[in-house]
Amino acid sequence: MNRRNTPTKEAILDLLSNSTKALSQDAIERQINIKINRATIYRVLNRFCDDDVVHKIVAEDGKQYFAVCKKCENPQEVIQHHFHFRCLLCDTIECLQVPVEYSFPNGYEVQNANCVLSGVCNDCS
Amino acid sequence: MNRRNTPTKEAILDLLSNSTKALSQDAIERQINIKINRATIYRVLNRFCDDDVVHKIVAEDGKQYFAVCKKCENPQEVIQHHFHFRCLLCDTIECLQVPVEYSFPNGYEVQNANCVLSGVCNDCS
DNA sequence: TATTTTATTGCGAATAAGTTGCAATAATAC
DNA sequence: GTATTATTGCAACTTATTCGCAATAAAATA
Ligand SMILES: [Mn+2]
Ligand SMILES: [Mn+2]
Ligand SMILES: [Zn+2]
Ligand SMILES: [Zn+2]
Repeated sequence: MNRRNTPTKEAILDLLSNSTKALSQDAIERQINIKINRATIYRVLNRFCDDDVVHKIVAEDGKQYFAVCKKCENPQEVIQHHFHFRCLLCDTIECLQVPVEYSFPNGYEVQNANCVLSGVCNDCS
Repeated sequence: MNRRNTPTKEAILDLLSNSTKALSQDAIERQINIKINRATIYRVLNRFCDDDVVHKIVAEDGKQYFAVCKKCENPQEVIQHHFHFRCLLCDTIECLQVPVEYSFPNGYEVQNANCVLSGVCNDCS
């Protein structure tokens, strides 16, 4: 399954790259300047996830949000397990450069993390 | 809105109290020994949440899970912000007595947390 | 450049989780 | 016992996401 470059793919990655927030499918469809089918957006996003280009966050609303999340110092490198923040006032979700730390009981093997804190964000406080 | 005691309400709370795992609506419907309507189960669960009797976890699958989560030492008291663990092998979600700790940038006011780590649980490893 | 291969897309339909309106039921207060 | 109204069941609805399939168009090949 070799990947192909398409206008759709580039437009979505462009939008995500220039956004400070994680975006849902409908936010992408609203903000993008070309017409892309709903199913296609999901398929492109899922491919990005498979290729580790973006990562997916599931919020308390049960919806999927997608972000190209990079380290501050080293923008190429993606932080592995970091917190996300959902502002209840401006209704946005952002990646935070705050690592998820925990001391787990033996016998548990942690592979993935989906951590969303919610409240009032920096902009709204 | 005074609350009333009903067989439905008691059966659901009973099931949750005796479960070591967080349960979804369909798991409750499957495991309970009386017939309860889907909408009713959700309404009872949401009332429990409003009354702080149970708490809701949203997992990476976007589904809602409910648990009566208590401290080990002091079973009455509910831990505020703790991690949850989703086992990818046995497909269960459990509350862990592991507090969610973070050092957040100023300006963020954290009110709630929805943190689910996933991997292989103690039973399956 | 022309042809072939197959990844990608759009469309519509399907699935699944959760909610809501409404009338019937039943717990509790009086 | 009667009245009040919280709770329930049912069906319909909403919303998010996925899927099958045929059409399109990148990229590889000749
Ligand atoms: Mn992130
Ligand atoms: Mn819990
Ligand atoms: Zn905000
Ligand atoms: Zn397990």
